[in-house]
Amino acid sequence: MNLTPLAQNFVLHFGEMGSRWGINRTVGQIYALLYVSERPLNADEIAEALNFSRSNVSMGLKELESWRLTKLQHLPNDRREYFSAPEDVWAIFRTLAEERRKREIDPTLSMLRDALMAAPSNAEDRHVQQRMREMHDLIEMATMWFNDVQKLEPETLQQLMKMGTRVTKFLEMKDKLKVVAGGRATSTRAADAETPSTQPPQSN
Amino acid sequence: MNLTPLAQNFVLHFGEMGSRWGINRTVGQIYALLYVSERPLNADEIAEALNFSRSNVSMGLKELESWRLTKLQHLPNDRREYFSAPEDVWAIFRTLAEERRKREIDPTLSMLRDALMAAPSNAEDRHVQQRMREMHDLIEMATMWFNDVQKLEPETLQQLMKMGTRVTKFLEMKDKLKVVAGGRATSTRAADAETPSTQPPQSN
DNA sequence: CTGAATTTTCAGTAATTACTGAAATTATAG
DNA sequence: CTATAATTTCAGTAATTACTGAAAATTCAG
Repeated sequence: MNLTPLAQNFVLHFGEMGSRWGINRTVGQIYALLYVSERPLNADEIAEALNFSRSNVSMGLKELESWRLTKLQHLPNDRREYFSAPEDVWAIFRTLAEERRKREIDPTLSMLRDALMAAPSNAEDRHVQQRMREMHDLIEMATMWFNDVQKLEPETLQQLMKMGTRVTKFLEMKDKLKVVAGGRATSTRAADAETPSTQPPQSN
Repeated sequence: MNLTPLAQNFVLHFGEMGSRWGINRTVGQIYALLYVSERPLNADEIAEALNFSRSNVSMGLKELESWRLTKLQHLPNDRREYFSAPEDVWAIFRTLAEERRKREIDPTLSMLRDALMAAPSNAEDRHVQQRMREMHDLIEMATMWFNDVQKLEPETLQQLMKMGTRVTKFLEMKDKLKVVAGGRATSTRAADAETPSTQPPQSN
């Protein structure tokens, strides 16, 4: 297992990039290797290709598994485990986003929600809560939107993205239709989103 | 400068979260403090509130500045510099996304582009390039979309997000209109996006 | 200019995170 | 079962990153 310069370069880049995220170099490189590999690889092959210790590879794979970014399979007449990356880049993208949301967004959202439940005991806290609420509402909206979008077929999503901001044209159109039709157009989700859940009792 | 438990909690949470990203604990806490603070703070106040050394605060502020997440101002009859976070959460969100794109996406995109320019020298590299191309195309599309969306007014964006996947209804509608109108509906950006720039000469 | 106030830099050190090799555990072929 | 192959764990160590205090540099009022 030695990599071509092309693959080598890709793998090294991902290692560097990985460390800009929370992910460490090792994990980034392992993932990149699996991603470009034509066939599933076993841990020893990975260790050899990347010059890592066998145990390091084991840990890296475990980490990738926790991100749901690897597939595990067995080959006939071979006891070893073989790893590969999902082929569909859209699926990878989605998994990554989901997992990041779970780890980075959800805890923050729940912390904010909790903090907003309590009545502020003074003017200072009132302002702190105000700021927290602004952040909470934005994150919550983005999260809900993301949830929706996640359900779309990659093709639909792709189509939407390629349209770019042109969708706003349809928004305007919608508004006109609403007027014409006397407000009977399909309602947006705006109403649902405006729950008062983050509006605590004001203590003044 | 001592924080209320509410603010304290927020600041600590952000410190933890920061370290899940590339950002370190110190920087996360400083930002959180500025974010909830009612008034701009100088470096000494920050150092005292968070129990960091003055020099650590100086470095943290420099880091935040490089992310364009702080505003700097002066108070009358005071030589010290006062820092604050922008008030508009949408603007913050956008700046953050922009900056992350610049640091994490753009380098990857350009590495991929370069790698896809060269003619593959064998079957293995052909496959590697195929995978790289898939990744490149997805990232490029997402980036272009993001660029577009970034130009929208926060209100429009908010409206779009609240609609969630309902916009797809309009997509379908558009397709029908197209058929009815004999293909004279506004074109999407699909054509522009399908540049052959990442299709290198095949060497076989 | 001068000197005090303020900010930045940086070498040294502390703390954290990454990595290894050896040993323990688990899985499976015979 | 038993023996061996494969994987995981983990204590120790290496490497990296974060933080501090002291000194240098910068800013600015007088």
